[in-house]
Amino acid sequence: MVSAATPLLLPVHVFVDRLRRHARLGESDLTAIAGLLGDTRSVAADRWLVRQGDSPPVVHVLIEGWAARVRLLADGRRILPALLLPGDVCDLPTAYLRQADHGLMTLTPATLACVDRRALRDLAARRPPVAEALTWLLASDQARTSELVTSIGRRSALEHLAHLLCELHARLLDVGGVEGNGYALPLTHEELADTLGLTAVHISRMLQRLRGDGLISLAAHKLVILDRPGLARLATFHPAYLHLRGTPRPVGI
Amino acid sequence: MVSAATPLLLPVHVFVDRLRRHARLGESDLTAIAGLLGDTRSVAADRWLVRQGDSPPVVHVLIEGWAARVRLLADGRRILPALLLPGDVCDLPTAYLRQADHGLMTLTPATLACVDRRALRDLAARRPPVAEALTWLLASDQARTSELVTSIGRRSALEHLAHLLCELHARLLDVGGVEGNGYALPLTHEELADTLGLTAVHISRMLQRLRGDGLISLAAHKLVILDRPGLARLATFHPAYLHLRGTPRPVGI
DNA sequence: CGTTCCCTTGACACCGATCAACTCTGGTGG
DNA sequence: CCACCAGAGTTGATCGGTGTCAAGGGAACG
Repeated sequence: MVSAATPLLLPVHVFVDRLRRHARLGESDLTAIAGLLGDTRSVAADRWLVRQGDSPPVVHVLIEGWAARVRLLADGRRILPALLLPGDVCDLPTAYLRQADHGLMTLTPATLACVDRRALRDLAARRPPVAEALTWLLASDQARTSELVTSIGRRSALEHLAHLLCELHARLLDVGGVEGNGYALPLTHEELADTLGLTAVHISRMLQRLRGDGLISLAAHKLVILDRPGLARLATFHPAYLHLRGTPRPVGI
Repeated sequence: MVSAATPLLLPVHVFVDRLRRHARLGESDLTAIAGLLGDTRSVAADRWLVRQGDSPPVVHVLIEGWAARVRLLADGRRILPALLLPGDVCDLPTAYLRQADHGLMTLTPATLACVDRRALRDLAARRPPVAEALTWLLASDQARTSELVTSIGRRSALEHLAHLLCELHARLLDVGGVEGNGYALPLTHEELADTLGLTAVHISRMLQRLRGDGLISLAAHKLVILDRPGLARLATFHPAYLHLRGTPRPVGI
C-alpha cells in the first residue's frame, strides 16, 4: 500500500534531491543537511504526528506516503490547509514560532525523517545558503497556501477539485510519483472534502461530473487524467505558483 | 484621511520597532535593517504597486495606510489573500521566488519604504539573526494565511466577518492603531467582500446582523467593538496565530 | 464470511449570489 | 452656501450551488 501510493526511487533522499534541483546549494551544504536527517521512522495511516498547539522539538520531513496539515474548529469542523507529499517539509513554520497552529497527521502509511529544530536553525546560521533554501521553502509554501485561498474563496467546487487534481499531478511529477497520465490518489472523499472546504457528498458528485465530461477516470484510488488540457482549462491551472523550476525526475524504476 | 486611518507614532520605524519587539535582533542588526529602508514614498489610494506576474527588484514595507495582496482569476474574480497594515512587509515571499503570484495595491493613501531585494538577501547572508527574523516574518505570514484558509473554508460568513474584525483589532493594537475599543476601518464593502471571499451585498447584511446583535457599531468608516468577548466568541477568535508576543504599544500621541 | 467503512444517489433545505431599485454620503463645481 | 453627482451602502425578491439527511450498494479488511 505504501509502495503503491508512492513509487519513489531513492526513498531517503527525496528531500535532499529536491533541494539539489530547486535551491542554490553546494554539495557540502547538501551533505550537511543530509547529516541532520538521521532517524527515519514508519507510521501507520491516520496517526497524529503533531497536535494543534504542540511545540515539537523537531521538524518533520515526509519521505514516503501522504500526510496533511490539519486545522480544527471547536465544534469539530476540519480543514486540511496542506496536503504533504514525499519530499515536503511538513511543519517548517513551527520551527520559528512558539506553537503549531495546525496539527499534522498521516493520511497513508508513511515514513518520515525528523530534524532537530535547534540543529536546523544552527545549521542555517552557519551556512547562509541553507538559510536561503529554508526561506525558499517557506516562500513557496506560502505561495501554495495563497493559491488555496484563491481556490476556496473564488473557484466553484468543480473548478477547485479540478485544480487540486492538476496540482497533485504537477507536484507528484516533481518527485516521481506519476505514471503515464495518472497517479495514485489514496485519499477518501472526506479527506478531499476537507482539503477543498466542501463535503464528501459533494466531492462524489463533482467527481462524477469530471468523469462524465471525460476529463478523468478514478477507481480504486487510481486517478487517470484523460484530458489534461481540458482539466487545466476548467481549473485555470497555471503551475507557476508551485515554483518547480527543475526538470522533473524520470518515471518508473 | 491617511492620519485618520493610521494614527502612528514614529512613522518610519513602525517596521523596525516591530522587529525589535518580536524578533531576537541586536541593535546593530536593527540599525543595519533601518539602513536599507532608504527612500520612502507616498502613494494614492487604489494604485498598483506590483502587478501579478511581475518580479520587482524591491520588497515593499508599508509605513502608513492600508494595502492588500490581490489575486485575480482570468474572468475578473478577485480575492485579497492579505490585508496589509503599517509595519507589514508586503511581499517578502516574492524576494525569494521568480515572480509574484499576487499583485499588490494600496487601499488608502499610503506611504511605503522599499528595500532592494538583493541588498536584503545579502544582509541576511551576513547576519544570521536578520535571516532568522525574515524567516520569522514569513512563518507568521504563513500562519495568518492558514487561518484565512480555515475561515474561508469552514466558517460561516458571519463568523468569518467577526473573525476579521477581531484580527484587525489585534493587529492594529500591535502598531498603535486602536483607540478605545475602536479603530478606523477604511475599507469598502466590496474590499471586505474580496478579503472574505463573499459579495458586497452579503457583507452589508452580515454587518447589519452584527449591529443588530449589539456586537459592533460601524459608521463613517469608524468601527467600534461594543462587545469584544461576544464578538470573539462568535468568531472563535484565538489570537495566538498572529504570534504577537510583545506588549502592545501605547495609544495616542 | 462478515463487518465496517466508503461511495453513490435522491430529496430537500439553506446560505450566500445575483439582480434591481432606492437611499445616503461625501466631494465638486457653480 | 447650495446643487449636483458618482460612488457606496441598504434592502427586497429570487435563484442557484452546496449542505444535510437518509438509504442502499459495494469494496476492503479482519
